[in-house]
Amino acid sequence: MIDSEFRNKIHQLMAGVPAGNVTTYGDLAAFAGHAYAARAVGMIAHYGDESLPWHRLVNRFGGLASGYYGGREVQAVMLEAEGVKISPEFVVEKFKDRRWQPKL
DNA sequence: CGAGTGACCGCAA
DNA sequence: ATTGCGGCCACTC
Repeated sequence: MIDSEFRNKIHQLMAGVPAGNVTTYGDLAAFAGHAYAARAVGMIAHYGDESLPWHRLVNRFGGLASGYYGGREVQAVMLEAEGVKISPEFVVEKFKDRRWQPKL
């Protein structure tokens, strides 16, 4: 269910992220209309939804976020299962190349 | 109803 | 180059 347009955008973009790619909070927030609302994206991810592929969400450095269900290790495994290589430090390898952009 | 927190990012000094 | 601060939205107590 979608109420706020901001959340709607996040849902749409998040659901549109193809497996094997990752996106960042800043990009989602920017495409949602608020480049400085990256924080809100994280909140929506944690409290707003639970059935979306949030494991494809990474921070600006390409590192897995914290507070994820189960822990970063689970998220890392999930990403690897989709074809994304994760470094031992929980950082997406070639993140710059794997960084998926909503539309651009 | 009001206030605070929270999975972040960008800029300024 | 590094450190510190501000700002957005949503959800909870």
